[in-house]
Amino acid sequence: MPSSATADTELLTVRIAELYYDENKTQDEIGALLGVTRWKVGRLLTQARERGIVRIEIMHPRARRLGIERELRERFGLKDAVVVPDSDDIRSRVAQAAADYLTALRPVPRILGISWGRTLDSVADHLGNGWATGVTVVQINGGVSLNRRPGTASTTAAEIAQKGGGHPILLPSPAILERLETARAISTDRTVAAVLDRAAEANAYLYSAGVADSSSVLVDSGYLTPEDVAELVRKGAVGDVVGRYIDANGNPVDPGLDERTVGLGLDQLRAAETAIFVVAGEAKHDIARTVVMSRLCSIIVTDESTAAALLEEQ
Amino acid sequence: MPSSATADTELLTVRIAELYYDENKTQDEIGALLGVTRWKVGRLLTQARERGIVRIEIMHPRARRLGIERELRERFGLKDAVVVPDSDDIRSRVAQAAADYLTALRPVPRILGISWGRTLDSVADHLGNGWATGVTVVQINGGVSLNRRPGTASTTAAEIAQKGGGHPILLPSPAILERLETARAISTDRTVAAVLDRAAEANAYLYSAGVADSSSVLVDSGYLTPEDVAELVRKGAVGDVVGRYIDANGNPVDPGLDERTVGLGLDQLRAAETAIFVVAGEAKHDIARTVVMSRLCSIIVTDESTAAALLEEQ
DNA sequence: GGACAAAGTGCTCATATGAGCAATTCGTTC
DNA sequence: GAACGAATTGCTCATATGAGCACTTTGTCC
Repeated sequence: MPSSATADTELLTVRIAELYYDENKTQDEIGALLGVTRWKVGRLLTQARERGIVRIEIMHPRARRLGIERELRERFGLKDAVVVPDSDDIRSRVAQAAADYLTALRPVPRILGISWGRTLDSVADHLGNGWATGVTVVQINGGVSLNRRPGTASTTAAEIAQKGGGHPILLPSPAILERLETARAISTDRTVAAVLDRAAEANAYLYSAGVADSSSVLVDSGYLTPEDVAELVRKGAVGDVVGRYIDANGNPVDPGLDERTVGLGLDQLRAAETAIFVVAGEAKHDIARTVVMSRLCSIIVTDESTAAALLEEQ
Repeated sequence: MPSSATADTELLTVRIAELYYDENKTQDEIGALLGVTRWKVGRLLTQARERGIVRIEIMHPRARRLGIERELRERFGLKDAVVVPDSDDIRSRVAQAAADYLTALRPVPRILGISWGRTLDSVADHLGNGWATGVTVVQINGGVSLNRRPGTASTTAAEIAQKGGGHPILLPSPAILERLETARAISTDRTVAAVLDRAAEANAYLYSAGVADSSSVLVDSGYLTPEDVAELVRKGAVGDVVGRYIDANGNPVDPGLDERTVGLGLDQLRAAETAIFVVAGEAKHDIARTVVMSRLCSIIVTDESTAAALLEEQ
C-alpha cells in the first residue's frame, strides 16, 4: 500500500514538526517519543521545510526578500538589489527600504545626486536624522515647479541634506525648456554649470522614474501638456528618468526634447558606480524593466511584484 | 536616543532573521557579516521568535495545537486532548483527527463502544483500513432511525468494524421509548441486555454530542418533536450525550425521559478509562463545556475555537 | 528468480547552538 | 558624583544538529 505508507510518513512528519517547532523538543526526544531514530527525525524535518509543511515567515514592515534580490543581481548584473515583500502600502515600504539602504551605504557618500518627485519625497521622509555626516545633496535634474506643488523639489533635497548633517545644492533651472537655445544658454550659465559639475562628481545617485502618461509629474508641474506626452508615447516612450523620456531600449525618444532637458545625462548615470533606482507599484513595471535592462542603475530598490515582473520573462 | 536605538536593534533583528531563516547562513557568518558577535545573533533570533517577528507555522490539514492540548489536559484533568487548528472544514478535520487518534490508540481496543450521528459517521469515513485488528464495535445507545436516514446508525458501526477487521454489534432498540414499561422490558430482553453487557465491557468509547434544539438528530429521526425539545430546553437542557439530555451540570434534565432512553448510562461513561468525545463547531461550545466539566469524557477531540471557548472562562 | 539502480537507513564526526556564568555597562537614585 | 540594581555582553562548555558515508532495503527490468 504505497499511498497509505506515504500518508503515514506525512502524518509522522507533521507530528515531528509540531513537537520540534511548537513544543521545542529535541530531535532525540522526538525520536524516542515516536519510535524513530533521531536521524530520521532530522531528515523528515528537512523535508517538512522543503515541502512547505513548515512555513517560516518573517513578519515585519522592514522585511526583505533576499532570494529574489539575489536573482535580480545575477540576472541583470546589478551591484545590489533590495526587494520588499508585497503589502498594502508598498510605496511607503519601498521608500523606507531606500532610506535604510542609503543609511547603511558604505562608504558614506560625501556628495549625493538626487532627482525629485513623489517617491524621492517619501524617501526623504523616511530617512532618519544622522543618516550621513556632512553630505552634500545635489539635484541632478531641473526642479522648479511651474504650477502648484511649489518648492517640492527643493524641500526634498533640503530634507535629505539636513537629516544627513549637510547642505543641499539646488539646480536653479526648469526641467525642460521651450527652446533649444535657452537650454544651451542656461546649461552653460555659471551658476547652473557649477551645479551640474558637482552633480557629475557625486559618489552616489538616488532617483526614481515616471510613467509616460498624463499622470506624470512633469505634466503636473506644467512642463509638458497631456498632448505632448501622448505624442511621446506614440513615438515609443515608456517613461522618464531624471526628466528624460526614454523608449524601451533606454534611449531618448525625442532627441530634440532631450536636448531641451536640463540635468545630468543618461550616460553619466550609466557610468556611475552607485546609481540607486527606487520604483514601486504595478504602473511602473514597464519603466522599471527599461531602466534595469538598459543598465541605467546599478542598484534597484523595489517591491516583490515588480521584481517578479522583471524576472518572469523568457 | 532610546527610540532610534530600539529601531536599530529591531532592524538588525529582521536582517538577522532573514539571513538565518531565508538564506540559511550560520549564526557565525551572520555575526561576521553584520558586525556583531554570534551570541548576540543567537539572542536576537530567540527574541525574534518570541516577539513574533519570525513566525513558524505548520501548514497541514492534520496539524494540531499541542500547546492548547496541554492546557486542556491540565485545566480539566483529561487523559488526553486533540485540538485541530481552525479552518473552513472543521467538522471534517476534527473527524479526521478522531480517526487518527483511534488508529494510534494503544493498546488497540478489542471492544469499542460508539454512539451514532453525523460526527461519528464522518469519523468512520476518515478511518483507514486496518486501523485495528479484529475489533468488536458495539453501539452504546439505541439506534434505529424512525424516519428517513435509514440505517445510518448501523452503517457507521459496520464501517468502523469492517475497517478494523472486526464485526459490529448493533443495539436492536429505539433510542427513546414512549412508555417506561416498554423501555424496561426492552432493556431486560435477552438480545438487548446482551448488547448492553458487551457495551459495558468496552475498552474504549467514542461518541459525540448533540445540541438541544430542533436541529437535533433525535428530532430528525423522529424520537422527539421540536416541542419536546423546547420543553427540555426550558428545563435547562444543554444538549444530549449518547441520547440522554443533560443540563449544565451534566445531570439528566428529565429523569423520566432518561429512564425511557435505552443505552449505556452516563455514569458508565464517566467511569470509563477511555471515553473519547468528539466535538466541532461554534454551536456545540456549550455542550462541549458541559461534557468536559462534568467529566463525561477522559479524552476530547475538537477544534481550536471550541478549545479556546473552554479555556477562556475565569 | 536474479541483477541492478534508486531510495532509505544507521552511523561517525565536525560543527552549530543554547544554557549558564562572570564581567561590564547602563540607568537610577540619593 | 557615588552607589546600587538591572540589563547587556562575551565567554566556556555541554549538547544538538547536519554532512558525508557505508550498508541495507526496495522496486524494476530482463
